[in-house]
Amino acid sequence: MSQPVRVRIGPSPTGEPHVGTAYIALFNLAFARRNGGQFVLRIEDTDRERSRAEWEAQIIQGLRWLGLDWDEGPDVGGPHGPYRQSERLGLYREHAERLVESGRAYRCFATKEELEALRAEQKARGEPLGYDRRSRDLSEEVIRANLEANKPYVIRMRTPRTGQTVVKDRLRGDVVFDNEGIDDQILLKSDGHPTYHLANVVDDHLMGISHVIRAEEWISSCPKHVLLYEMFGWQPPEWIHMPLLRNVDKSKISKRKNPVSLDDYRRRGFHPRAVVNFLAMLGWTMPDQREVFSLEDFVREFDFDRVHLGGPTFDLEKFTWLNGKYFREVLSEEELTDFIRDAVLGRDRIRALVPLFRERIELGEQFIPAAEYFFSGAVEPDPTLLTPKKRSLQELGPALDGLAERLDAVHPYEPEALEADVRAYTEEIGWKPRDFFMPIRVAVTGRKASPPLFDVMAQLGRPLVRRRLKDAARVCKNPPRAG
RNA sequence: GGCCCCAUCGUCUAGCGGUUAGGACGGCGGCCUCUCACGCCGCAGACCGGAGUUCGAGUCUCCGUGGGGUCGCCA
Repeated sequence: MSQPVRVRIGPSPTGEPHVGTAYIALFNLAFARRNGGQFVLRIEDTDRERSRAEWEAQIIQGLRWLGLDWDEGPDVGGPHGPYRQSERLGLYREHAERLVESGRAYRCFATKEELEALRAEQKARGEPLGYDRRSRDLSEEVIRANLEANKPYVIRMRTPRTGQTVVKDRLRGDVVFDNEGIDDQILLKSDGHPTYHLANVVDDHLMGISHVIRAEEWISSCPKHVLLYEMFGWQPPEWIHMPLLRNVDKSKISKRKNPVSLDDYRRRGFHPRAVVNFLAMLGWTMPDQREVFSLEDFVREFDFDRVHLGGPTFDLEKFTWLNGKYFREVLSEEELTDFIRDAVLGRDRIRALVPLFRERIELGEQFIPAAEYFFSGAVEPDPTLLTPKKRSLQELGPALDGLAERLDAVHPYEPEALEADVRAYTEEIGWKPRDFFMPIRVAVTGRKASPPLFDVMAQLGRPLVRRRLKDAARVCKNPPRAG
């Protein structure tokens, strides 16, 4: 008799909807559906500094775009709510205290600064990094005194110093860790918020999660989770760690090296069904080797035994081929028509451009040629147009390159913020706005005349602007021979 | 560096002791064709290394090597 299948994903709303999140969501969903179970969306917003409501909304929107629907979540409710960890704070505190009372955890009064100093020292001496358990055995008196003095503290788990902890991973078998190497993990931060480790275990238990399907990066902290289940006296879920998506250089997939936001793909015109199909074939294959298949097919055939553990490189070229395959063979002409209309031309898209071009055109037929660079990927800036008045192309290249990097961090991606940031950057590199802004315009639009630069950039969007700045920087370095 | 995971064409992968090591993307060549695509046909291209187990190892074991993850009051 096995318990009902309940799985979950726990994205943290600290950035744009990530392909990795979609990847893990897809496997959770497939497993749940295949086994008649439930799929839960839980928002893990325990990082007070970085979590934002708008990211949460975007993540939900991104997953919905892909059709990866959940049975319970902050937006749809359910019997195990609330589904936002920031609304469950009391629960975590309660459970942490329970562990303190039973001696399985303890209060630590070391400050962040002390710990940083400790790490620096350990690093200097070439010792292994980690907490030195200085507060593990404080006397009752000291603890009481600190408490009375209102000293801030965290709650740490009292990890056993000997023995081993075994993670029974569905895909790898038993993974054994010496307890000696597991540190006294912080469970409750001094701001009263839980860390991932506590919140996860408490919620997974309370929400009746039967299988934890998550990325491999979690495997090294999994023994802490196993230990927590033991400390609470709970039955742990089954652990399933999926391979990590990789950049072309094999490192963990990252924004720096690969488009990582679902929005990037949506904006570039990937069809959601192709996105799902592509993600499903990273580390997984159909029994008959078929490469083009629907979410329904995937669910029908899903089996963890067909997961390949080597971390797959995210191959944009093959992804693009697959998307083309959807255009020409999978979608009907009706479906493709609607897709192009909505996703590429989109009323909203045109609506956003109208204010920029209203004053610049007089006939409807002029709109497309005027706004052409909003509808093309690359613009191939002419080096002559690109060359700044008082500077050389050699100077411009690195400047544009640096700007591209810099703009990764602008938030929100709106005219005001963009202008502030570009101006600040211009000053930092010692350029005059009048010398720098024109080359940026040419890089981004391919032309010397356009609506106001920052409005244009905001409308083009982060990925496209980044790409065009990079392209232009390349042109500066290697100007094509004239003629 | 400690701990942990992983390892088949450049890339995604099939393979679950006996195969000419198969498919897909990409590359190259050809066919189709008013062009370009698509489509079709073909070519090149891989078992990381070494021991062991076995009649027999890409498949099992061990040791190397390589890659990755993780060592945060981030998740």
